[in-house]
Amino acid sequence: MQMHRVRYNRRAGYDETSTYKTGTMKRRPSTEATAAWIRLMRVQSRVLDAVEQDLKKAGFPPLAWYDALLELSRAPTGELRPVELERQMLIPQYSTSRLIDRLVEEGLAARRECKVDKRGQFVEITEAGRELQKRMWGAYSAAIEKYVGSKLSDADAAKLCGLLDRLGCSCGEMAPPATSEAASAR
Amino acid sequence: MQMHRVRYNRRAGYDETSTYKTGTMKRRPSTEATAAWIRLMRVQSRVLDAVEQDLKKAGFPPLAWYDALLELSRAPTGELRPVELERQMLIPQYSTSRLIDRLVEEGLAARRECKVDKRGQFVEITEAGRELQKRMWGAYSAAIEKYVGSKLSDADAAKLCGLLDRLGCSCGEMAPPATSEAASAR
DNA sequence: AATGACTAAATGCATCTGCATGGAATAGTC
DNA sequence: GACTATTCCATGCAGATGCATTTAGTCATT
Repeated sequence: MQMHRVRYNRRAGYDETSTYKTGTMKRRPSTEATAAWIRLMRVQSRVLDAVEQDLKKAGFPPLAWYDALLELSRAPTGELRPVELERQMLIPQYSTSRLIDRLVEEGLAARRECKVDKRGQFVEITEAGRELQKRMWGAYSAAIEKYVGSKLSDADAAKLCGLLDRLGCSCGEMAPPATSEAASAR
Repeated sequence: MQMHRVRYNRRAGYDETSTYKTGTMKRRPSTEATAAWIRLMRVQSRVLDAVEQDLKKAGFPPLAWYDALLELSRAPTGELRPVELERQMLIPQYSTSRLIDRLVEEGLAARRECKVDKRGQFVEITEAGRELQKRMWGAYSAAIEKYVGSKLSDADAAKLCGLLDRLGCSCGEMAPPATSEAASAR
């Protein structure tokens, strides 16, 4: 078990010495766009770091484990094809394969044979897996509240969502407002 | 030289079965905050991936190299203490050390002795380093425009900045609107 | 000037990642 | 049915990362 930290600092540098024949010519990308890019990189990095650190301090495995466990637990039968997990999580194939290895090693999931397609398999979440997912949500949700919820009004959070969605092909579900729901984080 | 991809999928799952004695009790974190968290993780990942891929396809090294080269090139003397680079880039100490190794290996920077503090050293950007930084900015800026600038009006980009800054302790410079400027991306 | 606390930077080690490839089963084509 | 293309998953390998430690130099106190 080990923490992942995604630390990366993006810098964007203008070289203003070229172009500008006329005074009305706009810079591309605009100052605003560049600033937004920078903020997006920096803030995400910081917030993710902070959340991962909190989880880690609470003795939990990386968030990726949570994501996988959640995805599995939400499947009606508690099992998924690796290929589906891969698509849900948007991580590369080999990454999924190894993540499953680790979950299985820790007894959080089990590999099961797939009879209809013998190339494939099913990954089934275990009771221990379900329990870990639930326990992690306690720490995870607290971290989200601490690093995001408490800094933004609901209205502003919604605005942020809207703006971000325009960058990312919206890429996800918007959680239905009822019970036992989940929202995918990338 | 090798690309880094920061792929990570965050999922946040509510377990709605507890709490709610009264109908007025608000969920913490709120649905909006959770959705914002998810978008932040997902969109950043996608946009960063896309930009890194473009750079890679153009035959350039990872963005981290660019960040370091920009930082060095902006230093008045073209040199910086590793510890300063570390602080600017917000990456861990060992990471800085090894990044410098690679830059030096490729002839993009050079280590120089620091006379006033013999523990330390200076890292100086070379001509090749300056040139690479400039050439990378061509591809980099195009990617920012493609994945951010073109998707958002300047006003919306500015709004996004403002909202993100509230999450991240503002963590950065806002580029002065004149020439030869740069904005730090995390 | 000796001690101890602290800072700058490098590095050993285990793990993780990306990439490319591999094998095995299925689907499509003639 | 033989051939090829495609899909599903695993894995070898090289490089990158995180963590802890080491080495070396500085500073403060006495």
